Amino acid sequence: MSLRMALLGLLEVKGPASGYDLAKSFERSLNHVWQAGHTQIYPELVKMDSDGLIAVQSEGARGRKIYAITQEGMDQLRAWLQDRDPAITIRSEIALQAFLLPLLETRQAIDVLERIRHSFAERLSVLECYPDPETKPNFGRFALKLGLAQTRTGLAWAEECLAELRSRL
Amino acid sequence: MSLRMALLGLLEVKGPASGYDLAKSFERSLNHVWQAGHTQIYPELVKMDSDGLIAVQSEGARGRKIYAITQEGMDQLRAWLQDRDPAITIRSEIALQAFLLPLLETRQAIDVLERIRHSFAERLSVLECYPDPETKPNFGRFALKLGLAQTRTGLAWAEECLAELRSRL
DNA sequence: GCTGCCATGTAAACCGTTACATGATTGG
DNA sequence: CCAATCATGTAACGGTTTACATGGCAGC
Repeated sequence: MSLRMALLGLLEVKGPASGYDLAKSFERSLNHVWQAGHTQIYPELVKMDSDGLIAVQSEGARGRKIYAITQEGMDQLRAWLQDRDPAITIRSEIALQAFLLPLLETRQAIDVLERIRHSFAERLSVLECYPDPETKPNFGRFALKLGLAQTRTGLAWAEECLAELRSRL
Repeated sequence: MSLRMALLGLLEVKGPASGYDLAKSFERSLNHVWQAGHTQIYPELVKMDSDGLIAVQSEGARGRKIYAITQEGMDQLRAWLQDRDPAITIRSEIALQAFLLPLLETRQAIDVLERIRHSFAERLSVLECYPDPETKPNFGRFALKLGLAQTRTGLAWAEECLAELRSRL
């Protein structure tokens, strides 16, 4: 359902697009929020079409189909946004490793945390390349602010834990 | 793989347990880090047994099998912790709704955010019932600190966004 | 003896990833 | 003409959820 809503959102905001366009768009703008590759997107578009949420607006060269959102699609998107109580299913490999950390010797635990710290830092630098939501208010800004805040929190947590572990040596 | 490692971790820390015990344990202690129900746990234990990571230590009433972690299991758990670069696959329904928020009228967006704020608040109150990792250092404390910090960040974010939206009315 | 919780499982459907396959177009 | 990238898809596999099914034990 979420993938479907994400695609409807992109089609509504950015206008008609092909599967390929949507896959690129997904990567660029939604990637810090939801992930999906083209192998998942193409079949989903076919289903959404047959469900009447989107329609083929035109067909270009080499079978390129341009989809547009329908009224039904817009309605369902809004209904989902308004009615759906968001699931908070957490499945974080980082948090799982953090949970299991006490099983290791301090030195090894430090190595693991160092890697975790690095992955937060890397992610943060990716998010910071997006236009700053404070200075450039644009579409995904609420989500981007959340992503930035959560990642900074994760980074600070890793540094704090590292400091504690190092003090034990 | 992660489910497997989570189960190995529980078996190592809490000692031998049945599938049912593990499911309960999962719910109580790992729930803010990784989720799994009994329908996923029972078949996984069978596979782990046949892979030699755990072994049936004893059998109790009504087919209750008590599993214990093997040396091989401990080795694989440590190897995973040390070698596995944690995947950061983000699939957050909350962040997706946040992303799509600008599609709604301000008033409706406020309602949605209010619900999101509530779900962060609820989650925070659950996490705060766990023993405080600062005062009671115990097993899952690193993960719990992360969970608390991330949830507080989410709550603050929701409140900030709400204030901004309300100022637009 | 009935109700509720303990305890274990299976099956189908759904979602997501990885690997494979193919051809068209563009730029050098 | 060759390589890179555009563009679209399928298939197999693995992980997750939901629904179904069953029986034991404890307390009222």
